[in-house]
Amino acid sequence: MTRSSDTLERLFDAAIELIGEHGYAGTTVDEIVARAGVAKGTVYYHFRSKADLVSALLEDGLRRLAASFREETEGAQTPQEALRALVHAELAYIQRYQAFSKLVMSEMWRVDRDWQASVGMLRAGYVSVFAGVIAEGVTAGAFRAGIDAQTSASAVFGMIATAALDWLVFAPEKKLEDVEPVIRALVFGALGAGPA
Amino acid sequence: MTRSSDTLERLFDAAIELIGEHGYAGTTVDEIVARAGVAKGTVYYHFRSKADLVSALLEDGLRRLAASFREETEGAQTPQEALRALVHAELAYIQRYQAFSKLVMSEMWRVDRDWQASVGMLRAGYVSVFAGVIAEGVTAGAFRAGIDAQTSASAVFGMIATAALDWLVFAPEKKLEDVEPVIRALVFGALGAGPA
Amino acid sequence: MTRSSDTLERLFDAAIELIGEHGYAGTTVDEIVARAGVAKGTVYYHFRSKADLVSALLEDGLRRLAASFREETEGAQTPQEALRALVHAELAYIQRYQAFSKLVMSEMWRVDRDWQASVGMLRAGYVSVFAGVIAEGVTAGAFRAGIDAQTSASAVFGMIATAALDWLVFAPEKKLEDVEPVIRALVFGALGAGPA
Amino acid sequence: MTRSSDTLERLFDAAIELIGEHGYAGTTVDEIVARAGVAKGTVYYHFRSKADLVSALLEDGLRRLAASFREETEGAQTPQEALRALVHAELAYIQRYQAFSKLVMSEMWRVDRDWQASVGMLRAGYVSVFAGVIAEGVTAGAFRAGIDAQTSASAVFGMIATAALDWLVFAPEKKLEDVEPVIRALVFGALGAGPA
DNA sequence: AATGAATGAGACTTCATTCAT
DNA sequence: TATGAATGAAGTCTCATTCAT
Repeated sequence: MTRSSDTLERLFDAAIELIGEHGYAGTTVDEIVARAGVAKGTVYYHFRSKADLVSALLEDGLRRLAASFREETEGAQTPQEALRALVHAELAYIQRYQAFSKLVMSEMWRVDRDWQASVGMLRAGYVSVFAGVIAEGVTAGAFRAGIDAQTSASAVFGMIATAALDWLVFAPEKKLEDVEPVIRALVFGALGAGPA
Repeated sequence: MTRSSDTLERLFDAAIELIGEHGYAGTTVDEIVARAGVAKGTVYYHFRSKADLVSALLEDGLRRLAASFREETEGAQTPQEALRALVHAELAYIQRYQAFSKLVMSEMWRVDRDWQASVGMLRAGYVSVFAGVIAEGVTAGAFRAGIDAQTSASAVFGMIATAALDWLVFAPEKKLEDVEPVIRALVFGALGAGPA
Repeated sequence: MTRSSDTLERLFDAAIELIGEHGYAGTTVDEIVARAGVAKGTVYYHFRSKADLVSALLEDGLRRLAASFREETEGAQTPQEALRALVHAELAYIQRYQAFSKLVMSEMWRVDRDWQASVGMLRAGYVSVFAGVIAEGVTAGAFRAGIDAQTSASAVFGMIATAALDWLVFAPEKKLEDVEPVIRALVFGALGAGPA
Repeated sequence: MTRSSDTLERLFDAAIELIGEHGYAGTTVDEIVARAGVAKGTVYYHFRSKADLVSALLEDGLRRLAASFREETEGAQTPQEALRALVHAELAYIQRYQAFSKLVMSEMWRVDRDWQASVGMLRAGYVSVFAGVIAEGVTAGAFRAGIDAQTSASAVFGMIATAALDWLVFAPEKKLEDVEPVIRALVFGALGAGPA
């Protein structure tokens, strides 16, 4: 038990990092096990295939993400506060799990993978939280009227993700504190949420 | 000459479509030549390697994109008009070259590819046009003051790309005319450009 | 003791069935333990190796076969009666231990296995009984003169085995009572043993 | 074309010999290509898989066998002559293609292989020729009345094959001329075809 | 007496690339 | 200009075996 959970964790960490960096097809099982410090057969003892490992890993990431979302938005009193918390949660998550985030972005619009369902759930989870907050804000008169919650939600999610990865890849010297206000202003403006 | 350019075009089309769908590493030379209807050796007669083919293809896409941008923004009189034209150009381009766009998005934050330079140029081209329009708009007092043009540009570009691909992949029944106003409103709001 | 012999029996049954069906190399230890309902390590607690398990299993089969032969031929008064009993014994054995019989036939002329000696003994046991009865029958004038007992014995054994497996695999709806007379007539004719 | 047919022939010869000796699962692709003197990838250029190679090889053997049968039985005037020719043809074939024959015998009653259909055809071809000759002989009054042609055919085929392989594996010093009369006498006796 | 997570050599297979035509 | 048979390094996966419990 102890050995097992250790092993799985090491495999997940190694796989996330490498696949986030070089993509699924660009990462070999040899590289994963080398970084995890286990033998090759161990992967196939725990998973049916390389693709199966990635599926499990995506579901694990999903669970972590949901947890982080719940924690950060719990105490919000107004739609603005909730939106602000969401922006922060997404940025913090991408910063913390940068490799995983790259992996998700590069597999997001793929239609031919075994884990398509997993990514679909991941996306639905993300987006529906945003959509809920937006719908609530529109109803409450806090955001601009006439906004389509679904389309806006995926657009805002994408804006934050793109901006965050651009930041981390092309301007890693900047700090979260510098980047967050800029992005928050864009998001609040986009949704007509007033000055951030 | 005629035969050759035919061959190249067929190879490009096949490669763009397949790589857009399955990624670079997930697409084989065999698949490309099968779809293009040419023999395998033909690729290596025209290109030094598979990576070389992709580089050429990216540069071709870049040229097409620049042309489309120039055409669409040429007659703009105000920053708002220019911004509106850019939103339209990006959406139309992604709709027309969906596969190529997926390819770009999934290779965008990769740091280990031979054509990294090409993608970098592509991105710089895209973003700098946006940045220029935004900077001009801020200077002219048309957009919100205090906006960081570089960060905003990449964020806005990402928002449009994400929304567009979500649309094409997950809700392909919608039409450009329905989607464009929603996205335009978000962009204008984000930049404080007044009602779209 | 009780537990152990249970375990061994379960392992034997599982191994015979699977190896009879898919061959030695085509059967994995994982499959054997899964069917036997024991853990993988158990095989290596009881046997030195997979080949060792198969050797033990062959010797077990050999013992069973010898017992069945003894039982069935014990009361024979004439060479004809003995031959008739042998034909029945072989058919009944193959019907009862079909999987084991397939295993024997498919490993019979192999020259590169660890248990070659076991199979050799098995074959020698089988064949020498037949050869003894044939020699006796020739001496007694009951069978055709001038028959080479050794060659005839292996030929007759093979005829019965082939006919039996063809029956069980390709025409399993037939019953032993229908098949036995046909085969017995062929054997008696082959050896000039008069009308069966 | 020239290269290709050479390559395929070399692969076939190597595969037949090795698989006949060590079985399908006991033979590696590495061994096959080493003996054939080609590169590993060549197998997978010509065949989808190792199993596919074996299927092709079995069909090739089938064709050769049918040809040899036709040649040898063509001029027979009586059922006895035809039977005599068949016995000779089978013995000669097994002697010439010993490895292939072992392969067939060890895969004959397997029910889980991709090439099951091919082996089925092979068997049907063999057996139906025997059955035809036997039926004809019974009708003509040349063989014992009341014989079931189908069962007898497979039994006789099996007897010859078993005797032949026993001879080649366990008493290779004997010559075809010594073995053939013994086996022929058994076959003629079995079918009541009079003195061979 | 029995377990099952872990191993690693070696199996099958893929695929970018070469080259004689 | 184009072909396609052939290559071999490198990939994914299998499986008999070990060992701490």
